[in-house]
Amino acid sequence: MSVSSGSEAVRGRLGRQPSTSPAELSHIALELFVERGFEETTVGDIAAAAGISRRTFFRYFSSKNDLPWGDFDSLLAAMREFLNDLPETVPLVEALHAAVIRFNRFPTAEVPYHRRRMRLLLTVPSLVAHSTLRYAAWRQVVAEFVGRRLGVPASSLEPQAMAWALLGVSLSAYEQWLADENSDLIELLDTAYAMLSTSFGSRYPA
Amino acid sequence: MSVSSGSEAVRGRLGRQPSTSPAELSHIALELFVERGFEETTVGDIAAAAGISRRTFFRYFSSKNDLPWGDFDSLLAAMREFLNDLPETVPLVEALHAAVIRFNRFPTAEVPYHRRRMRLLLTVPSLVAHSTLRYAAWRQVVAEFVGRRLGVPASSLEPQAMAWALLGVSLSAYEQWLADENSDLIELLDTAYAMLSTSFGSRYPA
DNA sequence: TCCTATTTGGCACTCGGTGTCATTAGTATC
DNA sequence: GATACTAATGACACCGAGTGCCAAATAGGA
Repeated sequence: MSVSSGSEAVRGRLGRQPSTSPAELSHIALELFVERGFEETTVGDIAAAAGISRRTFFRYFSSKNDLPWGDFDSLLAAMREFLNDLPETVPLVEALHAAVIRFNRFPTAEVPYHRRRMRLLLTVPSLVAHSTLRYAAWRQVVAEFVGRRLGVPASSLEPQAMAWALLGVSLSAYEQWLADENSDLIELLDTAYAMLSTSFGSRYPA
Repeated sequence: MSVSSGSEAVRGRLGRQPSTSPAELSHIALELFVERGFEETTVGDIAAAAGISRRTFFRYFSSKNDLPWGDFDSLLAAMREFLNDLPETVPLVEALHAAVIRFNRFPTAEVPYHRRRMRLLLTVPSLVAHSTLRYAAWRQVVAEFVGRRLGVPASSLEPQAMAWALLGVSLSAYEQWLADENSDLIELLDTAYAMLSTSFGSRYPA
């Protein structure tokens, strides 16, 4: 195992050094999940594989369900910043589209890993359910941006509805991506977003 | 307590009579949830209040999270039928709109009850997460209808994306409804659905 | 009354998650 | 080098949700 996470005591820090890291735990756990299945892997198994106690595990992750998500909060922060820094001249829908594309582009080498991770998140019932709470945070970022642009509270109907619709469209693109091993996520996202403008518009005559 | 559920041994049936019913349990539990809170109410509390054992409770509901949902499957079946019976001349988006309105209209007397139920489902984290699984079944109904209308598989991108968007828009209408005690759910749903046609269309110039 | 079907209750067990506290492993100070 | 301080760990007991198993209770039918 060539893991360099918690080793080589970080100088200048007080107290005992952490014996692992969230990233390392997430990595170890994901391997086990893919091998044996999510429900079949207990927190005890993960802790043992990482060489820590069960109690310590819960100091790194407050829930077994959080493991596949890793550090989603940082990604959200980056996305919030990305949207904020966008010039006002970029139209609302285009800005959102750009943000989604930006934060779903991965180096080719990481794609297989990302696929396994997302397959878990979108198929294991327990994870599907839990992920809702993460999606809520994602929607909040979108709603705040939309609200600011439209000059209305983020909690009002239009920002909330747009955030929901955007999330749904993104997730259905992801589902398509998982279903076809040879598909390209970015293309699917583009297609899915284009649909928002057409499917609900004047395309179907009254 | 004027509960007539499991009483008066149903003639013509073999074996011991059930001592309660899903509906009665759901009702009892909801009262406790509103009183003490969801997390603060244990399954043991509910079982005790219903006069059954904890073990028996889990024969009526496979999960504590299912309690506020009651018999959602029947509602889904009715919605599926409603959509199927709609004439082909009704445009797709209008058909979906009509279905949502139809199955979210409640007698005035039941509105306060429905409000309490939905407030739980949309605010208690554990329920928010679990409800995702119910929403998935709802989306499936929508996606199948859209797929049939468009002549594509229900699992393909457009039906899935539309189902997601519709769900999101419905839920954001519900959130608005809960936030304002005097609002009308049907009106909010109408407004929210109209938004789908405008917000993502040509309204924002490139 | 005996037989059979169905529900119920009790019990033990697993697993996720938490509170508490002593212990360990580091750094800084004298 | 001994000491104090700090932060992470590990062990333990505990809680609640959910399940498997089996005996007991309650109903109708022969």
